[in-house]
Amino acid sequence: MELTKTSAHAALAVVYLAHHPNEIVQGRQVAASLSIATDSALKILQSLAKRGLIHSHLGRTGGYRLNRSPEAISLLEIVEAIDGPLEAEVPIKSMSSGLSVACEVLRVVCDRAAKQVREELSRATVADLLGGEESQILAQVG
Amino acid sequence: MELTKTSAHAALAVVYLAHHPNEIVQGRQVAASLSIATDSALKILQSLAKRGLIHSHLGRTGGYRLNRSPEAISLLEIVEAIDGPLEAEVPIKSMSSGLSVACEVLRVVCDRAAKQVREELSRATVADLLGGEESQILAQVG
DNA sequence: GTTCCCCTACTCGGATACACTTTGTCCGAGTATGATCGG
DNA sequence: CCGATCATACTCGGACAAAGTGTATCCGAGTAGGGGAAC
Repeated sequence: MELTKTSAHAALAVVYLAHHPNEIVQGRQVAASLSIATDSALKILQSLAKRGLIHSHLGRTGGYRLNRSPEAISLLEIVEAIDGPLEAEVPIKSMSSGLSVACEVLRVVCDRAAKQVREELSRATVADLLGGEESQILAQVG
Repeated sequence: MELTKTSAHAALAVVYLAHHPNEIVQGRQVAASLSIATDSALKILQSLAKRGLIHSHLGRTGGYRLNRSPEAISLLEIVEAIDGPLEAEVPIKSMSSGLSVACEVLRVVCDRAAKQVREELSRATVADLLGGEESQILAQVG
């Protein structure tokens, strides 16, 4: 499983917003905390806002804030908001008779693997990323 | 889960060899059955041979043949022979204090997802890809 | 008939050129707030 | 004192440039089997 830079930044951006609840945070601040360019952060935040994960405020005192509680935002939603749907891909069009069956099986296996990844990512919420004692993730690591 | 074109072709190449047991098959034939260039097929076959999944014969009557039984070759081995080790990747170097914990959790989650994928891919063998009635994969799809 | 040599057909593997996706940057446009000016 | 207008600071989102990675192709080198010539 590999995230893209952008989706990883998106997750951290959401975490940053979660650290400032009930507060409108400018994109510039998010960019600074992630050490990335303001434009890049804005693009990320826009994508998240379009998906309804965060809320954007226009105008002079504008900015972003979390739209739901951290427990209600899964990592899967964040990643899919940025990288698009996370599904199986077998980049092969058609195949001769003897190998077409193998192609199908290949698809089935990849489909299963993708499903596993989706489940794993949907299990982790922003609350888990916050690092509090209530985290369900690190606790299991020991 | 998404394979690259090359790793998908590699899987099909192994299946093709499995369809011709105890027989030395030229790279050219494999290329033809996959409808790809001979050079591309050779590169794939070389990578597989380097990993010991298939055996290469030099010289005039040279070619390739399976080195093990189809049941003993997992899809994971094929994919990793081509695309390299299949592990978690969180492409972020370091992060400010408040977000470093989130980074760690992110890594843990991705690590788990990667592990799931590896398990899924190691469960499928070339024998499953052959499409015989003994396939453990398609049978479960129903 | 045997031996030696060369030719041929294959694999090997590095190098290179191409294509596509991801990433980063820029800029014009829209929007709401606050200040300023005029009534 | 009140309301309209303007300036400001932010988001929006499309377009573009740069970088990185996956993909395809090329070419010289090495290897082993077969055929032919000489002994």
